[in-house]
Amino acid sequence: MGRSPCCEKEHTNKGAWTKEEDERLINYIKIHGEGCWRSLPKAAGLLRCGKSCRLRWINYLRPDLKRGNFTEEEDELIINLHSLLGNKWSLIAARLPGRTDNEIKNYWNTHIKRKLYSRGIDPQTHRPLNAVAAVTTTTTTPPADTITTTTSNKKMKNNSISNINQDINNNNFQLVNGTEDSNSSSGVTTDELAFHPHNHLNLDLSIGLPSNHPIAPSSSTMNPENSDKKLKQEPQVLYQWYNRNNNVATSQQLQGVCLCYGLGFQSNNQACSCKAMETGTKTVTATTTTDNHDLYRFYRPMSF
DNA sequence: AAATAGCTCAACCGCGTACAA
DNA sequence: GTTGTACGCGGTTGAGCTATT
Repeated sequence: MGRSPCCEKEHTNKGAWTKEEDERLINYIKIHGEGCWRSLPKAAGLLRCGKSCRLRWINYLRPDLKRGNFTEEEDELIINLHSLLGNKWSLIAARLPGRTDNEIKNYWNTHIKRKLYSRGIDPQTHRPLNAVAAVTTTTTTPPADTITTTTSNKKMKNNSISNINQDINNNNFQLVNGTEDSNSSSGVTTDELAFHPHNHLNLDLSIGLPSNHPIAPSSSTMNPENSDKKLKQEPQVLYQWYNRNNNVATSQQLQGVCLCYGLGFQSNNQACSCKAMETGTKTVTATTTTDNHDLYRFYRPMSF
């Protein structure tokens, strides 16, 4: 299917934005808010493509942008998130307040890649450079019906719900706030963290369900690229699976599992609007309709 | 001082997806 | 089910800046 151009190219400016264009865009969005980028340029009196306006606003003009150099904490968080998410810059950016996907992408390509190489780590695989070749020739794909788990997931499997809550209460996920993680004083070196990023960030992201498990989501819903909607439609499936596989007593069964904590968020408003942050109860609840609910977004088998 | 190389990052391009008609 | 439209994303480009020769 062919696509029509998003704008009339012959009547649009290209290249760097002028101060006047910036002001027009800012003023327009201040009054009317974001949205309907296609009609915005005309309405705002800009000879720009809507796409271009959106990009300019998101990457440069938005008032909540942090700007300035990345901190060490941000560096490490980006590395850890990239090891889990790959080049999903928008997902990574969503976890760094005030940073844009474009900014992080550029920063990755110009700084972090080099940093990882200097550590002897392959930036794509996050494995030691000298091990990458061997891994690529020896790695075998796990059977589809095998539950793939990270170290932390194995731990999670053996955890009772109270242990999960204990993790939450212990504030083990503070990287995003720029404060030191409780593991940082454990003598773990930066290189070790890079090799085993999940040890540092408690990234309980990969509850990989067997594709043919009777109560697991269908394989089509395992792909976060096109399955957000479907996953939202069957949110209880994961909880059922978790409860069943952990022999959770009925009185303690999970109603939801928020993985936002695994990414370093401490409060609801940092990443998602789920209610899983509530502590002191054995039942972890989650809303099932929020767009940002990472449980569904990251719900896929990982292969680390 | 001039030329060149390397680097950074804002902006562009094309594609995939969601959604409405 | 098909088509058209809008949006968002990731990859790429290139202008401008800085460092080096």
